Amino acid sequence: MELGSTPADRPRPVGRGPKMHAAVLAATVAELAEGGYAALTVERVAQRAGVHKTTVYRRWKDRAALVVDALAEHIATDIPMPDTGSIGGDLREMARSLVGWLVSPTGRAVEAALISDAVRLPEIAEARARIFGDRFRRAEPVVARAVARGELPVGTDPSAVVSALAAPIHFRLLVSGGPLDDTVAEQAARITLAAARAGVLDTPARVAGPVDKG
Amino acid sequence: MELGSTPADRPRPVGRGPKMHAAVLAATVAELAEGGYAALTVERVAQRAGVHKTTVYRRWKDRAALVVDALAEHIATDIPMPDTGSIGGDLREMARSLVGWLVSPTGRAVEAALISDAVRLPEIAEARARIFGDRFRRAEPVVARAVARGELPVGTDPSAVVSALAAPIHFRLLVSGGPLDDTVAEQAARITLAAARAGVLDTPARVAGPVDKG
DNA sequence: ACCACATCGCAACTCGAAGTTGCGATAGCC
DNA sequence: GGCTATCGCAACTTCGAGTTGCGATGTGGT
Repeated sequence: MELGSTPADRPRPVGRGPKMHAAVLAATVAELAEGGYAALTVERVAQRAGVHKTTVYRRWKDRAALVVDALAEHIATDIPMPDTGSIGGDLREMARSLVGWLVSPTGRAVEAALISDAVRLPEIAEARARIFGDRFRRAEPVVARAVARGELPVGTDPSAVVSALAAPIHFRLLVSGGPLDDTVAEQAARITLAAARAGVLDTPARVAGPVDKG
Repeated sequence: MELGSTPADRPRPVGRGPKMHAAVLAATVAELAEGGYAALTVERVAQRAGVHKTTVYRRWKDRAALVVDALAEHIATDIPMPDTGSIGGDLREMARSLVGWLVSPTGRAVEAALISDAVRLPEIAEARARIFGDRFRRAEPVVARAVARGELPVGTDPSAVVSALAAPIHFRLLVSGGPLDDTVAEQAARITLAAARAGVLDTPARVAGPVDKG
């Protein structure tokens, strides 16, 4: 309940807030990367940030809101889209930078929250959709250039390319559970390239043909 | 509320010994499929099984052991390996049965536990490795037949084929978050077939070549 | 059928973490 | 240097994990 007379949302007197705000969010990301969402304790986060538990609860409604807010800052991290001159090189670079981001502390924290039981939080699910929507959109020029060069068939879907590229990497990280290194990235790039060249990654509207073609 | 007996409604005692054992495990799987690992309460499981909380703790050391035991029974579920006569048909059938299992209550429960914060439990991680090791092993004849038919290059790695096939399906389920249906299965089969034909899924020992080959 | 024993229900407990409240201390701004 | 919003602090409630002792009941052996 905000009162009308006192300016509740004025931006100037955020007080000594911003420093504490940033410290708590950084501590949240660190705790997330280390122990995951289930092990994340508000008391530990506060202690790590050099702040009292009550202060955290004054800024954030609950533990979920804290995690959502902490992730929102790092979710906007831009993975640069390469332009090496060939679609093979571009795919490999995209895969490598994705792997690099996933093994970084920030990436590990985001991944931990996006996969753990926090996914049931609608804000987390929404953030997840936003991430991939953004990547799909940013991958469009890469695919468009490859089509213009004649490397990929006309009608290749950028979303399908990004999905095919990211799938083996996330599969390794989340499901099969092996080490995540450049070998995985290059394998993902090869699979994606082979599929795209075969015309399998075309626009999803008309994917009705049989699997085995001539 | 609807028909005579709702699955959650268990006002009467369920019996002793093995009957109670089975009821608790079934209730655990059901709770897992509905609310995930974080929301799984021993008290709710006991209530659903028509059993007291203490009884559960007498058989299982803690909540983690309960989940591990409940999953162990359903983890051994065999996904039948097809033999349609062509690798394209086999891949499509494997993908479809994987999707079918993942959307079933049992599959949802296993998936929920295998991805949630329960992964930090060593027993869960071990069970996960066992599942995929089993699938890799069972997929060997399918790939061997395809190689014998001349459909796939010599040296194609069954593990890589299964990974490539399962990756887009799990990616859809866990990361990109879209609907999981036969369209996804067929797309996964097409990608895997294209990659395998291109010789990208060969034995992992010597994957050092450049991405774009002739 | 009857008794013995293992098994289960039950209530009451400890412990840790989420989230809340009131008050006193302090830092930032004018 | 004073005013006020912000923060620290302690004490509190609530909830679920996990434990304990005892009483009740079902099951097998004879």
